[in-house]
Amino acid sequence: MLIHIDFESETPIYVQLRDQVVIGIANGSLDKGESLPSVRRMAADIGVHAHTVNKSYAMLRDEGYVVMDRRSGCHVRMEPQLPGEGFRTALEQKLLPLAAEAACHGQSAGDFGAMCAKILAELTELEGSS
Amino acid sequence: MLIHIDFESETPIYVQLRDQVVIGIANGSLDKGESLPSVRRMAADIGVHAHTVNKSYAMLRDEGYVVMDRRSGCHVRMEPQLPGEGFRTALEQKLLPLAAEAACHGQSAGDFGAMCAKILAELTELEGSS
Amino acid sequence: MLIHIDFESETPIYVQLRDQVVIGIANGSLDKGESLPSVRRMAADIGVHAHTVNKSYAMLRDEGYVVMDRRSGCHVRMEPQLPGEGFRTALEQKLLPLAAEAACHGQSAGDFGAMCAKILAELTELEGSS
Amino acid sequence: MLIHIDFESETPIYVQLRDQVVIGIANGSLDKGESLPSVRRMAADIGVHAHTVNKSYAMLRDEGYVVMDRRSGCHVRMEPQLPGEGFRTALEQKLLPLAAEAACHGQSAGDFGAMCAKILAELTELEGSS
DNA sequence: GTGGTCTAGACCACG
DNA sequence: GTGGTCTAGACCACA
Repeated sequence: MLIHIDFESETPIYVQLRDQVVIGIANGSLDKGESLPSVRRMAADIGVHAHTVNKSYAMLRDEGYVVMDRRSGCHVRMEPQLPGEGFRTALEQKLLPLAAEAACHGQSAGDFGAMCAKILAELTELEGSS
Repeated sequence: MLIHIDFESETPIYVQLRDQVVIGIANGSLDKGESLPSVRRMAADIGVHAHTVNKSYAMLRDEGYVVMDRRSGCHVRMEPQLPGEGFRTALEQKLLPLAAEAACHGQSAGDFGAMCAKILAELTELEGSS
Repeated sequence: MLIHIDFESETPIYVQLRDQVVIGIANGSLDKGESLPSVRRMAADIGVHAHTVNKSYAMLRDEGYVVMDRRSGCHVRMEPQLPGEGFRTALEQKLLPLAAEAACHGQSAGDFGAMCAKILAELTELEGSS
Repeated sequence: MLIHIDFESETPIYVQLRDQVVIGIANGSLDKGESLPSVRRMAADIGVHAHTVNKSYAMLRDEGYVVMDRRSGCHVRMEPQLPGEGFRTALEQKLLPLAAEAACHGQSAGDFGAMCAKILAELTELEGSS
């Protein structure tokens, strides 16, 4: 699991880290139950402060992607995430402006759907690679 | 064109406003060439600082959705936006973490593509309303 | 609204602050819609770091006691909190060990119920003070 | 006496263990004078460090729930715990924020008292089980 | 002015 | 060793 942070980006570091972990879980480079590096270790690895990593881990925990065991740190949750009504509407909410952007750039519903499906497919098909 | 701002949202107001204008253009409630309310008017309508509206309009201009003219104000661009390589990769970049979230919640590429297509379809089918 | 922090206590400062705000809302010394001091102001008032206050406010927001408006800071929520199944079971969970302690010290269910009712009654009856 | 520890909980393990012993004493699943498993045995049973169990036992001893003896190990006190002024105020102190939460969620003093009484009643009525 | 992000580093509770 | 708390202070985005 390689993490790359863009320090120039305007997206906060802790969000970038959170996103990459979610992507890692999605594409299988982080197995269920696998443990993430400790806060300090991750902080040292990617060159940020432990506080920042802590915030990412807390966010991932609150969203249900990982569990933090008192004994052994942070692990990817074993049970697959269930859709859940709240999650779906939240996702739709985030998708809406992107769909609008696509529409304004001439994409049809089919184009956009195909594009989105392709992104997810490419994400999951290279299971096992770093 | 009704604008609704959620002042409790963590999304900045100027982004919310920008998003709603883009959505308005996508679903046809803002016609090509139609002029947007003046900065001051819009600010008064939705109850925010003129400065904030200004930022949204500038963002929309920079992204090519509107043109601003000192005399005639701000109006929606006549020419349809072309896909453009940069735009497409930028969109993919924004879609990637959302696709990963969907995958973690058990959606297949097909599910996700269908969901995205549906969002865009619903967006454009109610052309002219609101 | 006077806040007093016990720096010797083993309960974290941010929890103490959160508790006192909840108590303030309960007994009416914080009205619905009333605004809390800004993070920096509160931090200066009680002599802690802004980060600590920030954490309390975020916690209160996540629990639904206050809303944080992008424009004007932190306000007590207008709508009264609804019971909600999750809240009730969480409260019962926290009450259980305390009930057990009471039982071990010879209190009957009636004693304990009366004691709890009295605590809440005293809390709300002095509406408006301090 | 079955002990169940939630390793993902934010409550420290030694507190969870202490709480469950107190609950056990309250509901009669631990009789007066009954001896608790040895530190090592308990640690092995619930899968935690002996150090952690030791801390729980010491806490229970300090609070007067059990007595510890180098030869015969740890057993539940024979004499019932008397209310004691200090205990009562400590309990009220712990109850106060919970009462405030209840009040914020619309519970009256009567509601809260009834809820608390019910919790204690259910705790003690199933004497002997588990 | 506000809250939010990040760094640097100390200290502590937990296991 | 772990994560969590707290301080001190800088910087930025937002309104």
